[in-house]
Amino acid sequence: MSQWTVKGGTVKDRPLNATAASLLGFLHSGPMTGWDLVRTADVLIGDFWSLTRSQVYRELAAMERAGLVAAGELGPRERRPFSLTDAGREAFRRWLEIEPGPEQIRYPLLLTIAFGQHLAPERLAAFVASHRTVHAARLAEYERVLAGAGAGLDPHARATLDFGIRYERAVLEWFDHLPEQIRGGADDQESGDQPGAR
Amino acid sequence: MSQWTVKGGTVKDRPLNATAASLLGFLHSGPMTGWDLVRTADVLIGDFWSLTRSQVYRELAAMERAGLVAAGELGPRERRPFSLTDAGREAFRRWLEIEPGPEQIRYPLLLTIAFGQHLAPERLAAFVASHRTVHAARLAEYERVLAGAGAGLDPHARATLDFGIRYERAVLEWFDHLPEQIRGGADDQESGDQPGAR
DNA sequence: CATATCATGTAAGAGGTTACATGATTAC
DNA sequence: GTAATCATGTAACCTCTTACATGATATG
Repeated sequence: MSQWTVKGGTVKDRPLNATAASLLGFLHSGPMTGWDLVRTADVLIGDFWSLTRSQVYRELAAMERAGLVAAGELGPRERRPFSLTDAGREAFRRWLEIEPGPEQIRYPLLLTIAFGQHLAPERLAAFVASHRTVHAARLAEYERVLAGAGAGLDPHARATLDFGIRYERAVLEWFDHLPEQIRGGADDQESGDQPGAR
Repeated sequence: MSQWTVKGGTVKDRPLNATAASLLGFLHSGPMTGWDLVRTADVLIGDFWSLTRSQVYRELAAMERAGLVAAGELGPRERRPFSLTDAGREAFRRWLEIEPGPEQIRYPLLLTIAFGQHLAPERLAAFVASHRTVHAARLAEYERVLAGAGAGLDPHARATLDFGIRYERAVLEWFDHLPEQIRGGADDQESGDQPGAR
């Protein structure tokens, strides 16, 4: 038989999900523990593909059962490094070959705005202002990264960073063009640059 | 007791989720069937808050049990219209008062790009091109809507549409600034504006 | 009379979040 | 020694997707 029972089910050859595949991708640069993977993923893909600790340990366990990764020996602090197997490398490559699906955006603030007629304008404006702050901070951070490592980044990492920057800029411009009715009384016109210069 | 057993669980007063709340929001304009709600949601919030038929029927059933909506009489074709109850109206308002959470973006294409070093450049370029087409079409559609109903839209709907337009424009610009290494040989430079006439 | 669209729902499972539980090591 | 951080994992639950199943009505 080519199936074996495990945790009340069978190990199937179903295609990798993107989350698991990403872990395999990261393991190309050497063995890593679940903890390492969580941090790596957060830094490298966290802005457009979030994942949690829980998921990482679960996918790792499943992939170990499927033979895509292999656990090494326990190191200090119970560190359990996982490394790619040949099967894992191949599964990753197969995954990478399939056309990536459409992007999904879930933006609760837009929901609140869409139903804004039922909400006190000051309250809506407060939500808007608070979200704008978050986006401004994110843009600043991205630009800081670009200014720092920018030139040294490989083109792929650079491309994803560039996406983030363009996205955040677009969102900020959107905030700043919202009608007063939604933004509330014009308070912050400063987008992070001084009003006199630029 | 203020709890009653239902479908193997108890009806709790836990806060509404955004999907259920949206349905309540739509019901403010009169009774609707699950089918109606699916279509309404798809048109009005589908671009930043997608939901499926399955979810709608499930949330409707749960909200009926919780007394937030009430099923009316069956109409032709088994139409089962639901209407807002006072409790539902209040639950909606309470939901709308809470600060909307951060937006989530899940963009598989960015994952593929991030791991692009493991993929044949032509293949990556093909994925990129195919996604670009989708975004260009979406932008065109949004702009068509704006040109049509634009002036007549209420400011809230207008604001969400505007978000979509700015987002799609930013994404297209991002596509067009991707290095050749990722985009592949420059083929389509036309971004939607006419080079000669169109 | 056949096909498309309207209409409702269930079942199963995948994917994702949150809370809980535990303990080692490092830094102060 | 005490707090922060590193590190692993489980349990419960919620959310979302996909596939299945069924049937009525309108359109050509």
